[in-house]
Amino acid sequence: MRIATWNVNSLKVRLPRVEEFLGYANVDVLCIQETKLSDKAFPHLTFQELGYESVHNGQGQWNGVAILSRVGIADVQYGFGEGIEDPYAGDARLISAKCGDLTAVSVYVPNGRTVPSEFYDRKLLWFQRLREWLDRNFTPSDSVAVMGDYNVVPEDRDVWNAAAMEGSTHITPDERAAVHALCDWGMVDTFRKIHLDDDGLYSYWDYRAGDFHQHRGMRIDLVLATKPIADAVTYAVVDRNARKGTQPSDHAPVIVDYS
DNA sequence: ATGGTAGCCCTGCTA
Repeated sequence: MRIATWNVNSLKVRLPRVEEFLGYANVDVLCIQETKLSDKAFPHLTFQELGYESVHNGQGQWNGVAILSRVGIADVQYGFGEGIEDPYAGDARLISAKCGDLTAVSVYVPNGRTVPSEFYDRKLLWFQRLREWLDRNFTPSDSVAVMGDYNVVPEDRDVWNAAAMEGSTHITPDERAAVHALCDWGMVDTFRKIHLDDDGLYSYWDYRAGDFHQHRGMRIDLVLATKPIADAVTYAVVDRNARKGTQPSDHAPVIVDYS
């Protein structure tokens, strides 16, 4: 199985690049974030023609998450659902579906804006709710992959200049603890499992100031998976080519294989 | 140098 996640920063603008990606990347499941589309505008037919079923949780102008699969889509959940209060209620930030034997979850974690702020506080709360949602719906022995834009740099080596970002969002101890809490539940950072000793492998580069070409990026797009998946992972890569060329997203796809 | 760019439509806000 080849699974991938990509924050496309507007699927309307990025659709040609996503079609191109599906044409060469040979993915079975693709989780997408920041579609910035309403549900009625989502291009299901375009993906169908490429061999992928798709489901979308959209709100229009902002956010929006989707799952594309060529191994089936069932048991779709939109957001945290009843019984879990969403600190970002109204935002389309989570969708999950059973794709073959895998439960794929596409997440767009709130950015948090600045530290301190009420947005930042609610980001941390959103992470708590995500863990609650996992706990209610799955066990660590299930095959679950939570893929998406976490808006957190797991370690200092996952950002081009940790010192320059000291005290700002994405790298605070509390945000990292929120990711670790998911790992305590049973999730594994599959990309890091493959690239144990590699630093400077990023998935996001700001559009401004030529950050991509200056190698000033962050690894914030993660494929966290339960042990049954993580133990079977054979390969993981960032598709940096997708960050180049005409109208790229500010994120590159992260691809993970497991057998 | 507290900027820069991209994308949305609340042409200001979000990232």
